[in-house]
Amino acid sequence: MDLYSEFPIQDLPKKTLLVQEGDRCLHSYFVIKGCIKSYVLDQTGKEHILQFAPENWMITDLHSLLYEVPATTYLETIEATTVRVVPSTLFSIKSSVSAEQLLIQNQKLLRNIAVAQKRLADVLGATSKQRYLNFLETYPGLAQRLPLKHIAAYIGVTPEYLSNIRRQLMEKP
Amino acid sequence: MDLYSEFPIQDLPKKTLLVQEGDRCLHSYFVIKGCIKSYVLDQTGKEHILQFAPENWMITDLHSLLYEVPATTYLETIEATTVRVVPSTLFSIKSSVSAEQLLIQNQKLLRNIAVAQKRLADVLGATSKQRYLNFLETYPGLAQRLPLKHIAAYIGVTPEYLSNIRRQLMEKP
DNA sequence: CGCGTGATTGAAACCCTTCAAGTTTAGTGG
DNA sequence: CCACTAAACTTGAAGGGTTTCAATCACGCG
Repeated sequence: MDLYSEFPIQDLPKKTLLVQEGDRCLHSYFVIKGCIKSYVLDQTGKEHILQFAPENWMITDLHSLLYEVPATTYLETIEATTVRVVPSTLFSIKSSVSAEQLLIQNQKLLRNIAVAQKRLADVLGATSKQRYLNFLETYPGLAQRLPLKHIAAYIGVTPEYLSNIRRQLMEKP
Repeated sequence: MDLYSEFPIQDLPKKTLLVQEGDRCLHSYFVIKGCIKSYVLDQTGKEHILQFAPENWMITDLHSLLYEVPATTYLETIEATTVRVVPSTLFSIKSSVSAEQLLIQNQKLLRNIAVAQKRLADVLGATSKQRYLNFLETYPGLAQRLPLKHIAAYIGVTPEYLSNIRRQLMEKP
């Protein structure tokens, strides 16, 4: 059975804020049904979405969870969502740690860096149109489900301009 | 002692290509002296710098190294550089590494993550002027050492426009 | 039905790039 | 140490991509 099957299932209404900036993030969330977003707010209050977590994705503020520091991101449901709530104790280091535990910890950190590098390359190197196409590829079916403004906040343009991009793709596929 | 001290030191001339797209990345490089950049090329052939590694920084293509897939980034010296060449096997060693060494390794990875997360938030949420100021903060002294075009490729503007930004900052600090 | 939220459209303004000089700086061989 | 050359930096004008603002349209839901 599932690695997480021992942990509790929870039903969350739309727009539930699971973690906000300054909170300690104590759980990671495995999405059974629905969708969660993680995002940051910039100095002008604008929202930038780092990741979506539809069915079978996992989401959390890993940095806050691992190092027991205040979160820098927000986690919020976009739809009514059913999750498994996995406690941070499954991940965290205790004060007395074995070399093996540290090695496992190192593996996790390395993977975290790898993911960040990949996303960074995408944001830096692709045009807004390409980033939209990458979004469609990364999250199949999500474009039909999500409000356009969320997708815009993910690829880094205004909703108005994403609307423009879509029209261009309709005319010239 | 340092976790890397057993690994060989190598002297590299300026503009040495350590890894290129399609290679398997089998090492990580700890910079003793000099500077290395990691970058990607977009579809128009333009260079986007993900990270600099001056003295005491470590650099590699983690995605390629960890998952044993072809690299998507390039690693290249900007100056004549002295490095320790750390084999990827280090990251799967089970024994003969002390907890203390692993803790030091953890610290380095933590800094790497912090930088990567900050950088992602930057690219998504900050203006080009702010990104330049963040570069100055992240890499003190590097602005005086590096050709401007590299800095421009890092913050994501043309060299001409970075020149413009600098002038604005001179006039209105 | 009517209302609020989200999507589209258009115009003006802004940020940034491109292109094309011109100027300065740095590297190299004599 | 100088002279020469290539590379790097600056500057300006024109143009494209993107945002902002404002108005309009479409639709799901009480």
